[in-house]
Amino acid sequence: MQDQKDLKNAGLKATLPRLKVLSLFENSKERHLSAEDIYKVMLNSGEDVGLATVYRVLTQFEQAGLLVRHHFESGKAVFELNQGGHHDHIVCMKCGRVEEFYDAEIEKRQEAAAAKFGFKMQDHSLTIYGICEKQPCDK
Amino acid sequence: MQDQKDLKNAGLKATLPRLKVLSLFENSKERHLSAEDIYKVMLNSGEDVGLATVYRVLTQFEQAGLLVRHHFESGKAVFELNQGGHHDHIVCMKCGRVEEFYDAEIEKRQEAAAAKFGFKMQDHSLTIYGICEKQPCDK
DNA sequence: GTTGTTGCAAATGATTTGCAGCTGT
DNA sequence: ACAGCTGCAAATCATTTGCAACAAC
Repeated sequence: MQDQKDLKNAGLKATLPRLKVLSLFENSKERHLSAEDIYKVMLNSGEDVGLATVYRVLTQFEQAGLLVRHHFESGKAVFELNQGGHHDHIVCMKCGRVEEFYDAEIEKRQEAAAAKFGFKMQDHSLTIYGICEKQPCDK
Repeated sequence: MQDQKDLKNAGLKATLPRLKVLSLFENSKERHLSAEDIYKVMLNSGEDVGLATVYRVLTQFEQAGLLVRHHFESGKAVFELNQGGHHDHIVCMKCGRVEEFYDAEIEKRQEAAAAKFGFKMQDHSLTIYGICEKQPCDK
């Protein structure tokens, strides 16, 4: 029900595809999803949805501030629910695993670095790339 | 002459397109160039080169360690000469301007964050996005 | 009943690949 | 000569857009 309100609030009609995408983000254990990810899950759930719609909805949600878009080196954009709390990401270049972290000192210093070059920061997000040592590391 | 050696050293024949691309990076005032950038400059210099060759050469140079590839939010990859010295980047989301910086404390802390999640860092590079306040800010 | 939305197909932009011919060594 | 390169055209991948049919309010 809250989702319906969120959508109206953003000036968007509460349509089936949109509600489904929102609930997917709220219920998936993976916080970071790509358009393709979402499209596949919806198809498997029997929805009759088009990939183009998924892209459109994701972009609208981003503009509405419901989602945040990230471009990790993977080549495909991933989205996560915007739950206010700021954090940064560490991404596995091999399997795509994403972890979140926050370090106040880094925040302060990146702001200082930006200021030094006359840059105004948009969001403070920053991404670290590595290889995760977890067992599977594949997808 | 050194370029010829560098190429041989990497197991690559010293061909015209390759030498031209290398010298472009060495002589351009812009350290960060995309495939398209390089292709256009070469065409304007009267070279008879194909865009596919530029892409191939850039990838080979990256694998040989001569160049480093970055995927900033722009959607197109940019490359820079690998001159050993590690540094990070701050990129303007509006005009694409790229500045370089280095902060030992940030390095230390990103390493710590990575370790906490069992990630082994590849290179330590990290990118900050913002809007530069410089006058033109267009391209 | 409008106006906003959707699915589909075709278009786009960046990058890759197949292939016949050309070029360093 | 021979393997390694190259340009060109066609292919691929992620994403966008045009459009007629359709669903919210």
